[in-house]
Amino acid sequence: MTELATTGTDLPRLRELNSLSIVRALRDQPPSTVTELSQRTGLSRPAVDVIAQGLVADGWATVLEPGANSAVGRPARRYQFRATAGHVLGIDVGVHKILALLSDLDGNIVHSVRQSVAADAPPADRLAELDNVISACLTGAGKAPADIWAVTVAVTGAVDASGRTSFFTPLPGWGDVDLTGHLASRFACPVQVENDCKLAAVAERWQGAASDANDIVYVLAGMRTGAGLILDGVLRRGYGGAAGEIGALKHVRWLNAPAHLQNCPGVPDTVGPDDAAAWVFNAAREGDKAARTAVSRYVKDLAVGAAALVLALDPQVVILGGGFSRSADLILNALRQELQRLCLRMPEVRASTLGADSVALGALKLSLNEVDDRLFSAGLSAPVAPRRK
Amino acid sequence: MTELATTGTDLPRLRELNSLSIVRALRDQPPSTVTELSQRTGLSRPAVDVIAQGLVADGWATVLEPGANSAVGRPARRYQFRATAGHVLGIDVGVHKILALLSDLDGNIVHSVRQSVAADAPPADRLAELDNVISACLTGAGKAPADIWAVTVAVTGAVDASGRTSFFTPLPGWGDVDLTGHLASRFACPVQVENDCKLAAVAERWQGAASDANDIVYVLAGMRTGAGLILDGVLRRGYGGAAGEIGALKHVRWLNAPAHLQNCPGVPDTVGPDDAAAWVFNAAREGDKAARTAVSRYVKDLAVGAAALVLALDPQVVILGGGFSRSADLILNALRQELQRLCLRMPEVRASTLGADSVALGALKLSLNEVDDRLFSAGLSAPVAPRRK
DNA sequence: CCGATTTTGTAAAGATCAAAGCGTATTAGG
DNA sequence: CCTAATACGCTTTGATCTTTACAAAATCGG
Repeated sequence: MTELATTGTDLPRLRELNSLSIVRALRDQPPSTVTELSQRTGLSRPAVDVIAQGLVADGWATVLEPGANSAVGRPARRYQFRATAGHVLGIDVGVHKILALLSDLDGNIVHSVRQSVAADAPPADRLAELDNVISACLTGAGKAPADIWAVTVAVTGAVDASGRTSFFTPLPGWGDVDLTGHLASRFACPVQVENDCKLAAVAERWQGAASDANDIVYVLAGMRTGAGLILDGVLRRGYGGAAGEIGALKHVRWLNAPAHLQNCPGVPDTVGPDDAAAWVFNAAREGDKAARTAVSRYVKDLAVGAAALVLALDPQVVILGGGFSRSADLILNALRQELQRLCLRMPEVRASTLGADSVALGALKLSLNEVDDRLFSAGLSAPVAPRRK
Repeated sequence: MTELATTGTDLPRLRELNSLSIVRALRDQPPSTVTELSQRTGLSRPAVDVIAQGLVADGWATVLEPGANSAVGRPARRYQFRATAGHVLGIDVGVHKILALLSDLDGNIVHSVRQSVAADAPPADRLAELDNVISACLTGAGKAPADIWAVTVAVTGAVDASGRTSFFTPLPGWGDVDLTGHLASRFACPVQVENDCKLAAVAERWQGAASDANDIVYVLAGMRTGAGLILDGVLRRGYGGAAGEIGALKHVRWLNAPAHLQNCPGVPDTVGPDDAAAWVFNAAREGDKAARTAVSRYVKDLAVGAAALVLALDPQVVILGGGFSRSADLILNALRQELQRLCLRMPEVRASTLGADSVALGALKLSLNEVDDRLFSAGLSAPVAPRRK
């Protein structure tokens, strides 16, 4: 059941609700006239007028005085959501790189900073690098920490309620790092830490291959294999934040699936372990027999875990993401065939369209969601950076 | 993000919202005074007063004139939600029996009818039996079809959007039955058809072993093995209604798991195939070596599928339901051990507390949810049976 | 170039609703 | 029997939205 507020609504609250309606009608729209807003919200024109003026006074909207007007009649003032009232951060702390995105409330990316990190860097160094990237991103955009309304950081491994990756993480020593606490000392706004697969899934639904779907299984296919789940349009974290970790089940052969590619016979010694998979995909594309069987075996193993998720959740679409999605041409059809064989109801299978930045993008989106949730649940005062509760 | 209505709110709508607040505050509570309601909703006492009188006039509430009053002061009139304004049906069409429950809007069961059916009865006979049970239940409660506000029917097998069990069902010929259509000719109210495992899960959350949890994996352990998923307090159907069908994956050994019990050496010929499992559990309880290993093997296979669901969804609690949950004393600890071995984060594992009626109870709850959703989204006119859209 | 038309902006009036305040009814306890 | 406490019902007040009306600003047609 929808958990509506059980509290009654008085007149000031009514104004607040209607203000929120107007804000909603303003967002993700070109600058709108009062008449348009009136039609969109069902409120009368005078009511919209006073509310819009109030929003401008509070800083939530800006006015565009009428200029050239193609239509007949008196040209209308236009109101616009002031997306620059606040900004949010989305950060991907990956194994090899750190990427920070800073955007306004509409999700327009204002500034981004990328910095490569050694895969075996100790936690302290990685945290220091993270701090540098954040600083660079803030100064690059001309913002102070107090201007940021929400921060989301992506890390690898299942994230528990405290923001730690205590179950497992490929980053050495990272399981004990209190990332939330570390960032909380710098930002007064809400700080979230979330798993990278989950955030990539969010990004694909936001701007990627799954923008039309509400039930999504995102499979991260790379040197690690993971999954992110979106059901009914909402990211599912699980009770302890470990949803999607189907790869931990031995009967599902995700753990060793990439080994088929790494250990494929014929890979030259000159190719490093991280590039072996790319070499195998290329070789398979050119017809190399051993490479083709390696890819085939990899997909078969990948499909078992994907099928488990599909059978468990019956999604509309399965998104193939991660580093190997660059070779989707070799994987997608085989994956479809395997899923068809294993599943009851066949979902669509699509390749990611966002590439490697999807994780940071998903983090950004989660920050935006956080802001929206506060905005639309708490009420509408003047725009200021929210503080953690 | 919460998908609030984008429409503005005017004064009549405000009254409606506040009326709904009062209805909420009235439900599942002992008869309440105006002052109590005022405190519960935050509305002023006069406002609550006029709204409550309106609810009485519309038929949503009844007045209890003041009688003996323990407290000091003038005794207050008490208002009570009129749960008998409407009634709903929850029906379980099982393999061996049909069970119909009829309740008022508070979920108080007014009448129930149970009728056994031959497992191999053809669909036409089963439908006729269903019609009889419904008629008996209605007349037994003194109700007409027009008095029923929602109907939910539980069937075995994954239910698609049309209410058919086209993927699979153990009932012979049932895959083609258009149950929704069949019932729609009799009831003008909304009719839902849903999978039995899913409904059992709903029931356990409503009144059973999982009433404190929002993320639940319900495992139906019986001659068939199935699952129902509740995430964030909401039943998950999946895009095509086939969520939870992890048993279809061969790597998960649910299909053949009960065979360990049925084919256990030592079962006397006098025991039929349906009772073999019960015999084995009893024998195991008394120390029979072969029976114990059979149970152990069964649990090991059951745990693989349960672990797949737990890893995929990371629930708070796993509920063991179905016929075999009567032998939870033999299963639960072994299941816990296996899950501990297989999973990342260990959920609680509990046995069902509702028994065989849970499916019909879950169907009833879904009907109640349907009514609530309409009530709290559409608005509050005089109480009449809702019609299908 | 000027008036008709259309659309916008704004003001005033009317309606609805909730809050606040106040007098009255009813009961308990001394 | 009388006082205090509690609850009820009514009236007044204030806030909000809608309707209606009218002035302002632009285009269109002659």
